[in-house]
Amino acid sequence: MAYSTNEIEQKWQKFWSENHTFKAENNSEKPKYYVLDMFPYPSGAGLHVGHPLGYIASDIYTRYKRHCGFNVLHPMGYDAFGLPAEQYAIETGTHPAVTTDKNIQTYRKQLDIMGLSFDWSREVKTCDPSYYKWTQWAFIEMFNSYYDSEKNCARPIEELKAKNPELTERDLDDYRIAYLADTPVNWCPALGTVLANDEVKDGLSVRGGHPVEQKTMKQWNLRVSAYAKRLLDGLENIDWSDSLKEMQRHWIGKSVGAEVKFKVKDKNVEFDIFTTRPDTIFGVTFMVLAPESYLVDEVTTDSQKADVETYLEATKKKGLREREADQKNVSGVFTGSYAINPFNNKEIPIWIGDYVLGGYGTGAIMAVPAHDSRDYAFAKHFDLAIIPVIDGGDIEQGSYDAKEGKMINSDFLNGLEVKEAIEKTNSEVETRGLGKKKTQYRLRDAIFSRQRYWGEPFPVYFKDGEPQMLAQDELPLELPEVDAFLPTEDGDPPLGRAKNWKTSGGDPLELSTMPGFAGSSAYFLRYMDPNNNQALVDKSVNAYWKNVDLYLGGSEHATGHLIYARFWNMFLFDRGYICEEEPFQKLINQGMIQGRSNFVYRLKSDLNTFVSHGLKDQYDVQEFHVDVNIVSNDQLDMEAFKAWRPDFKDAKFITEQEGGQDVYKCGWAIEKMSKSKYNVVNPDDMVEKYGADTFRLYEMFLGPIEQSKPWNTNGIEGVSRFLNKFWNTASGELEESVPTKEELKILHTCIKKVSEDMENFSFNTSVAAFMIAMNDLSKIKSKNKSVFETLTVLLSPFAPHIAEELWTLFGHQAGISTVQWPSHNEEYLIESSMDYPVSFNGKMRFTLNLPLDWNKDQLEKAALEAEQSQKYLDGKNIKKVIVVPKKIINIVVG
RNA sequence: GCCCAGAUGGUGAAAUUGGUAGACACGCUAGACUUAGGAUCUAGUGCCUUUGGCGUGGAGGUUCAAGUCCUCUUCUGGGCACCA
Repeated sequence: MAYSTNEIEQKWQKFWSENHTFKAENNSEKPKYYVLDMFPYPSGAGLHVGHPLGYIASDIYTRYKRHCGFNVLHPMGYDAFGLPAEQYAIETGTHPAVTTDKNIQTYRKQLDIMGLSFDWSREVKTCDPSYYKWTQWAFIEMFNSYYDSEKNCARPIEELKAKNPELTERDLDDYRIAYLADTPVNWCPALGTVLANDEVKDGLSVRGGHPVEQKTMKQWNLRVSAYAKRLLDGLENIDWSDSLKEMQRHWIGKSVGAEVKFKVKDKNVEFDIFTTRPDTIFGVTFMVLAPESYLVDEVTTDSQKADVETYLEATKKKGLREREADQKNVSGVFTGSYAINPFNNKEIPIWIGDYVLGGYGTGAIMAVPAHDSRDYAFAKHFDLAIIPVIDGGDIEQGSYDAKEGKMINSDFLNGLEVKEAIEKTNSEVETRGLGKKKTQYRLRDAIFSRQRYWGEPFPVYFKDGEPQMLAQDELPLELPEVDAFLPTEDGDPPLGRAKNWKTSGGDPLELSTMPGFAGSSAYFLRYMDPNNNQALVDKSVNAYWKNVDLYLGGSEHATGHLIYARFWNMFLFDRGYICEEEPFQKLINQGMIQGRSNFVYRLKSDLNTFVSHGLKDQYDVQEFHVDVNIVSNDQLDMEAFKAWRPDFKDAKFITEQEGGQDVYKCGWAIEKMSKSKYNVVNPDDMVEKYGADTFRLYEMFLGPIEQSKPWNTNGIEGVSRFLNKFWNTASGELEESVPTKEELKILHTCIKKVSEDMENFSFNTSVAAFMIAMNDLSKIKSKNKSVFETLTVLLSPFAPHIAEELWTLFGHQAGISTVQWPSHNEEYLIESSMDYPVSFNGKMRFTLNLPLDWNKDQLEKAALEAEQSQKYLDGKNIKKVIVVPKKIINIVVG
């Protein structure tokens, strides 16, 4: 019987949908298990072949868990607010909601044809008012809460007010979890919007090439920093990869040190610095302020004013990204003032340097060039003093950064080890009242305002300039209609265009919207109880599902979404709305399927002219991604390029010669597949051509789930052949007899391997195990029905359609997903024959491979037999027998 | 500059975690069946100067034994907030 993929797959997808096969119940006798995929942003390009990698893997695991008797929650939804839809709206006038809806439909269709077993009754969309009602609700809760550092949790702001009646509304802003504050941003006047560092290149906006400036604006912030310690400590108790935890630890950035006060000579000014190396206090030879420090104005002397201003101007132009990347060029300027070292009263020059960042610590450091490489470079460049205070380095060669050695040149610290010196200095600092021990985190508060249209409106209005929260029964505050998706003439965000954007009482509403991560920070909770009108999630429902058992997604979210979601979840936990502090118990990062991107090069001087790859070095150009679908063999279809985007319709090209023709050659690179890189390949064609089961199996067979690799379809024929073979045999005439020992060995080897792989997420080797089993069975011409029945159950998470079809062909009732997962029997796997010696390296020793369960005596007896046979020993004698644990004997011959 | 990950045949990759390197596939070669083959089956396939030798990016080291552990190094991918 021929295997018609389309017919079978459609039949079973319809069956699952009509029977609500994968609907999870909120209460069940069964144990619960929650498998979650990071929900996608529905981009216009549709799903690419990288998305399914994770979805298929999680679906396989989900189906496996169902076979194991769990009540599995496996939902899907859409992270539907976002910039691309808004950008598209600006370009075309199409409302982002329309674009988003259309994209979601495409996504849904693509997801459906892959046979993924989602419970679609729980679908959420972050742009849906009934969903973002709860995003707004959480924001209000955050505004009405503060972080109680004694109890180490968030509490209602009312409690703080009651305890400290003297606090004004203004003062409370310093405590609220959500608060309004002056925040520096990248402002692009031409676009009338704030840009991410990512959207700025060489001081110009990536989109349009307009100048960008640093500007301070009132923005909503979330006090994520209050949770730094808990976000760090919480990592101990969750099952994430070490590398991912490491990334988060690094991001949170705990450092233990001391805050020390320095006075400025001849000025009534003093300032704090934070250092992790208080032991080196006698090695301080200068101080460095961040260019954006408020102290700069206060300490700069009249004679140095001009130099300082020149330097500040230059720094401003550099931009943050550039400052980070450019580390070879040391730059700085002297302020003219001196600080006093509180321990020896020495005068130390105060400099300004852009290697010190305003946003971290106090924005000022004490520089110890002898023991810090960046300070050393600075000192060498400006010819400042270098005093070694730890024995062991050579200040002519470079700084000695290691935290070990004996103290020298350090007064009361002399002779101590570094560790002791740190302790001693810390206690001296405190007894002398010069400062205090301090643990510093570099995790910063999250800026929560966006001057955009397509996001959640803030549930905020202003009365006499003071922010007020809407009442809960006024939620959701729905996104208003606007006549254009651009900022207003006055530079207000797009919501400034909305008519009647005010409360019923006539007070103006907030014009900013929330950022992308707002909607994705609690969606995993909403899936538990998606239609609840009274709460984000009902407490008893939350008590059943608790948190996500397995979360699957890309590691690019390591420090963004995964920090914010943990923060958001911890906050809701503190306020008693949910029962688990950590949202994601186990996390697996799927690797990125990389694409092959193409680039064009635009003249900076003429934004309509593009230079071919071979000539680009002769011009000053900016690099852009171009759609790989209008490039072939790295050669650009120039007409298609003009039609590709409206702003390129008059594009001109500087071409190069190839094969006697003028062509435009594109640059290329292997990188992440994403819409913004225009290198997307869709899965639809694959499914269309080979069927969903083959596509699923192939994506798993490609390699380990965590590994990144460029997409290619070279091996898909192999899995396709395997499925055909399996189908042909299993759907043919089978024998209803007791399986032979040989058949059982093949079957149980496969059960064991696949079951182990399930727990290790090693699906590529499972696919291999199926192929081996199939090959072995076909070698012995096995057509045993019970063997194929069991294999079909094993295969059903991977290739569910074909498995369901076979299951009914075998005469069972439809619904293989509830069949008990088979367990293997070790008895069938033990080797009965002794097979030795198996190898001999010809010189000094040989190795015997022997059964696992042999004891030492048996092993030695085998060695002796080998010796007596002399067959493999080439006339040499056994010198030593070494019994290595488990299964190997080494016999050294000489 | 810093952090994380990685490097194994022509290709994607396995390797019980220190124990026969290259499972399983793709591709390729030969053959069978066939009007045909982009269907199916069978056999072969790491490399070389092939009675043998060499092989897991490179150089050392530990070990009876190293893809696996240690030191140094080169390259590739990803991330970054110079974190004092």
